[in-house]
Amino acid sequence: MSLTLYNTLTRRKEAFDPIDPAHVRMYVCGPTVYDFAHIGNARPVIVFDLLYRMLRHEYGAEHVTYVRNITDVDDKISARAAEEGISIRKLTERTTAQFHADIAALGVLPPSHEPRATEHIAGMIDIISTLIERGHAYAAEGHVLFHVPSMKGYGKLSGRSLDEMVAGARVEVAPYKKDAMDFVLWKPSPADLPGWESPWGRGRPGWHIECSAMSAAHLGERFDIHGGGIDLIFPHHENEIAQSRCAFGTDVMATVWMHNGFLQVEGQKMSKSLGNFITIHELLADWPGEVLRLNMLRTHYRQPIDWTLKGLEESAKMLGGWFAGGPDVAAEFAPDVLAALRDDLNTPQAIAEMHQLADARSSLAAMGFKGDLTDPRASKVDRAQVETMIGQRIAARDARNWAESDRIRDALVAMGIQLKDSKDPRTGELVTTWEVKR
RNA sequence: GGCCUCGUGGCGGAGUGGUGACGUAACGGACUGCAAAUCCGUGAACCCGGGUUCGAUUCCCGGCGAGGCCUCCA
Repeated sequence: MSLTLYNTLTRRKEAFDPIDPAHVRMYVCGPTVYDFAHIGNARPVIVFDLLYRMLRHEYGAEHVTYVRNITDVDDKISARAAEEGISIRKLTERTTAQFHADIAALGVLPPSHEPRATEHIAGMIDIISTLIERGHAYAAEGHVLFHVPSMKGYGKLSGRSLDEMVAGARVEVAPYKKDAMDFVLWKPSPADLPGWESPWGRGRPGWHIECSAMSAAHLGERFDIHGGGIDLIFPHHENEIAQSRCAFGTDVMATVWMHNGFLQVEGQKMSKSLGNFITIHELLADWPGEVLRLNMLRTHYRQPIDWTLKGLEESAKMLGGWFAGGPDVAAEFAPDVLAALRDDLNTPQAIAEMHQLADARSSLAAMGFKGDLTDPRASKVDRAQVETMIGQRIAARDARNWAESDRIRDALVAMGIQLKDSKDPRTGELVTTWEVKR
């Protein structure tokens, strides 16, 4: 049985055929660390984590290398650090730590390598130098620019021609550019911005070059899968391809290009101005991380996803039902679940298959669900008081004092606590549990 | 304006050229002092108009609607 993946480059589903089955290599664009990651940032992290788990299953854990970078040099980072009056390093370290804590709660495995852009400046400078030597780039006014017309086939990934792009361009063209489409590889840094010495003076890298350098350093000049959000197709991934292929003289950078769809919140585009900007951190105050993970995987990764409260409630209920019998002990993909995932990571189908399993718990661990469904809001509840009140209610019930029993239950509801009665199947004794009401 | 996705029951969401998964919600029943939880069961959908076909939700064309990209946003 083979794994099929949709390839943005060919706009088709294709059988996955690694360059070296003994070493499957995947690169995913990671976060720019200047602020809390939002729930949209979590989508590629979760989706490609599941793909990573699948690949480890198919090819063996030791035969898969997964690289997800951290972008720690960027103008947004510089601006934010200045705003807060802290050093760039302090900001990036704090944000990176927060990112790691957030995604760990989502059941995401650490990648094989997590390179930082600032550790790869020398590699970037090498690539830029090569591009200049080969006539694909030029220095102008302290900048180095990639000359887009020098590359045949530019635009293949995003499916657009140069003519179209020039016609549709709505930005002013910097005067030092030879062609309107040329993009920055290196730009000069004034004293107050981070900078590195280079053949073109003190400066900092452009946006796209870091991924070309980091993927080559850890995965080689050609590798199997490159992933990220759909918004990165153009210009980011298009330009990565241009840089890497022209510098390394290769026909292909990555064989398969995968892009996850966008996320909306309650039917609207997520934006700070609309006030519906949600961070992973905020969501984790209200929901177990695994609920967020399931909610993300209920929609196929290429479809747009509408992130809603209702959806979270459904996901929480589903997960609670699956784990009612305890944690997953199988730690393997059930065959039907695996078959669904092999079809371009069809997670909605996989989840439907999981509902059909005799023991619904099998496959959960393999999919990244451990069964830690602790409600984060419960930590704010005075447990001793709740337990005392439950004891008083049971006493009232034993005395058939329904008025008092209901009074206590209502009082708990007013506190946001929902009681659930059940009977011990063996002794017939009443067992009362509680949860925080949604 | 150019290019590209998508439109399935109340909601989420697979799939298919020939009696339309699954989840959740709703409704009915069991259980319960009454609820909640749990268990059992039921009904409910393929945007519109053409075309191809014996037959289309599925293929083609057009329309309408939603979303994305068009230089630094996953």
